[in-house]
Formats: sequence, structure tokens, C-alpha cells
Amino acid sequence: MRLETPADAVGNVFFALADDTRRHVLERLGDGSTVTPNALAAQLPVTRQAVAKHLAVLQAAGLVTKSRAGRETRYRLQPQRLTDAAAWIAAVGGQWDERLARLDKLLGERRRGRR
Amino acid sequence: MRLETPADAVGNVFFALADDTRRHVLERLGDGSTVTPNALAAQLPVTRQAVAKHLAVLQAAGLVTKSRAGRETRYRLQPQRLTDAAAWIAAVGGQWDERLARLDKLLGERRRGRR
DNA sequence: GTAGCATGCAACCCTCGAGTTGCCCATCGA
DNA sequence: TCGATGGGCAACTCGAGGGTTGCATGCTAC
Repeated sequence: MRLETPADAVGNVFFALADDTRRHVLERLGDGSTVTPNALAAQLPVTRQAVAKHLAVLQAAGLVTKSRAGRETRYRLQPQRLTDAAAWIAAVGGQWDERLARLDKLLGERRRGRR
Repeated sequence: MRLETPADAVGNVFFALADDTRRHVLERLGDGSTVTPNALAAQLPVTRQAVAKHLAVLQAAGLVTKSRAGRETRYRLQPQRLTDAAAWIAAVGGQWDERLARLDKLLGERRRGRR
């Protein structure tokens, strides 16, 4: 690992995004709202502990932040690493897809000194 | 997997991108060149069969295409699904990150009818 | 045609991710 | 104060992913 955004941080992000439940959570948080583990478990087909594990994975990947509010914990989206992941995709596919090429240019400053 | 671009196709893409070796392969193919399993295995710390499995995963995710050329198999990058994945990221993080918002607008037509 | 190189396929470990149950701690409210 | 609710922690099971070895197949070159 090297700096702020080490080479395998993007790997952690992609790993987190590989799971259906975790993507569902992120889509849920996409509007900027917060959510509690209990509320999530209520609308998912898994137990609260399973949800808690997923949230821990998302937090470890830097995709969400948690904050205590009384006796409940609120999770919020943190889009920074999502931008990093998008930049990686643009860097790889930019020479092939014209839209990704524009995205690559758009996110260019993020890619400097990656390897 | 179901059809052309089912809702969980993006999941397969993220799963494929979650592995270090597979991302290395895609970076290697990012310049548009082709590569054979043997050539890849020569510059990776795993066996040829392991590389073959990774290539199979990448192909299943629609990220590479393979074509036979004599007795060797050449794999080439297929950036379509990468664009899909970038669109998903932009859709989720677009309301929080200004750059992702512009990306979301850029890739907007890809997102229609996702759910 | 025959040796040799590039792959493909199958069977087999071994680790770890995803989920569960059970128990304990903290906080809110009557 | 004390019951009830939201969460965290630990131990356990189960299945699949990543890796390996071994063998079969197919094309090339001599």
C-alpha cells in the first residue's frame, strides 16, 4: 500500500459492490438519507446481524460512514471511493468506449500516480 | 445470469473486478492488445490453469472476448459492461459527488429501466 | 507422422465469505 | 427503576472461490 488511495483500495470497493445485498443498501442510501441496521433488516430477507456484517464491509471499503444517534446507529453514503472506482474503470476502458474516454478525461486528476 | 443486461449483470462485473489478478489482466488489455493464457501466466505468480479460470470469469462477466488463432487463444477487452458498471456507480453516487453527477448525466441513457 | 507447444477439462484441497443463533450491553420511556 | 428496543460480539455451519496437479486434445513444425 502506498498513499491515500492505495492500489488495492479500489479492490475493496469492487469487492463490496459485488454483493447484491450491499448494492441494495447503497442504492437505498443513494438519495442521501441515513439508515439503521434494523430498518434495513426489516426490508431485506436476512437477519439484522447479516446486515450488520454487510455494513461493516461497506464501512471498511470506505463507502459508508456511521454515526451514533442515541441508541441507534445511522449509516450514510460516502461517495469518494465510488469516484475512485469509476476512475479505474474509465482508465481501463477509456481507449475503447468513447463515453468512458470522456469520463476518463473528466476524472483524470484522480488517476494520477495510481501505479 | 439471464439475458443481455439483467439487473445482476452489473453484479457479475463487480465480482470480476474484485480480484487483483483479474484487474491486472484488464489493465493489461486496456491498451487494446490481445493476450494468451500462457503469456499472462508467464508474468503472473500463478499457474496457467488459474489464469484460465480468471479469464473464464472475465468472459462470463462479458468483460473479455476470446478468439481462436491457430493453436493459441487470444483474449481481448470488451468495454461494454464496464460502461454499465460505471453507470451504476454514477447513478448511486451522483447526488453526492459533483463529478459523478456529470458522469451520471453523461451515461444517463444507459441507466434507463435498470430496476 | 511425430514430437512439442498451447489449451482445455476434471478432480482435488483449503481458505474465507455469507448467514445463522445465542448472549450481552446501552439507551429510551413509562 | 425497570422493561423494552437497537446494536455489538462470538461461535458455528455451509458453500463457493482461488489455487493446484494430472491428463486429454489440437494445432504446428520438422
